[in-house]
Amino acid sequence: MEVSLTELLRSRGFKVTPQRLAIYDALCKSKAHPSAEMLFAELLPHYPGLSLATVYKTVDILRELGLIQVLNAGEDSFRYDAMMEEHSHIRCLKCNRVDDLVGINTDDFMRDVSQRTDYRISGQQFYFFGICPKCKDEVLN
Amino acid sequence: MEVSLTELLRSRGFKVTPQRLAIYDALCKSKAHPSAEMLFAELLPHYPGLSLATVYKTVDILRELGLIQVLNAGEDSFRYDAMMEEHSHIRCLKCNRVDDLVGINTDDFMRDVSQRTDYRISGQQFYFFGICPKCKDEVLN
DNA sequence: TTGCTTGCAAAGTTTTTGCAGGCGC
DNA sequence: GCGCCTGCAAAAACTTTGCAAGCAA
Repeated sequence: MEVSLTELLRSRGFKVTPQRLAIYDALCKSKAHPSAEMLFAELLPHYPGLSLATVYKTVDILRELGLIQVLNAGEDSFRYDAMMEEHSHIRCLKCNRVDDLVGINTDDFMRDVSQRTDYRISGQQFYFFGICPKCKDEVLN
Repeated sequence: MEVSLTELLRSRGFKVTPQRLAIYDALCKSKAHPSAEMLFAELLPHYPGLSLATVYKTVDILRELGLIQVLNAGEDSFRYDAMMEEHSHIRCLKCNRVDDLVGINTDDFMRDVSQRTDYRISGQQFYFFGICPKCKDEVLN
């Protein structure tokens, strides 16, 4: 687990529950950028009786704590990502998988933007769209 | 109107209807990146009986024709943009307005990305978040 | 006339809310 | 034990679908 969720919850007055730990743990271990439904389906076998509402409530707290990013890569549902280092995302238009794009230098881009806008910028999200390697191969066959 | 929607519809086998022309016209004239609901509310006075379902069906056709972009700036609904030149978007986290960010050089960024991914990239969307000038001022007062 | 399009209503999907019982502390 | 949290169900918000009547061609 990336940070001590237990301590962070306590220090902010939230209670520490198995559901909250499990949901954050699942997000830290996953690279699939799961949606609420995907998280729910993954955890239900291990937490019978888990509720989708609890998943939604928990990811909202995790976002508030700054532990996860909330993504929308043009789908009709949100996805969640526990990697907080600056990185972009790319979605396959065929199979809808969402991958990370790390280590891309956005300094010039960011400098340019902050000079051209009167907004006080506090965040950004970059999405790319295309066909993933796997789907490219399938088209060829 | 940016392009001749009439001709484009006909050439693709779609019928030309007042609703389709009005919705595209509204999108071309707006800088607010309206959602379906916003488009509907704006057009209803001029087109009594207009249906929200028609708005959804029409923006889907416009997207298929390559005349508009479909945006999601982290809200729970989609927004539509008839400006097709490459540009980014920025949303105010206070009032939720969405503005354009034009003329930003993304060449280095794009080159970097295409070298680092095995995806065949076909599109991208860049979102920034912050506080707009108006909301900044209101905080000061 | 032909059949795509519209508007309405119903249904589908995703997310939020209300509340009684349960659990963290 | 107090009060927050969970799970369930209902509701809300957004979008899609089915269908009869209407209009474009």
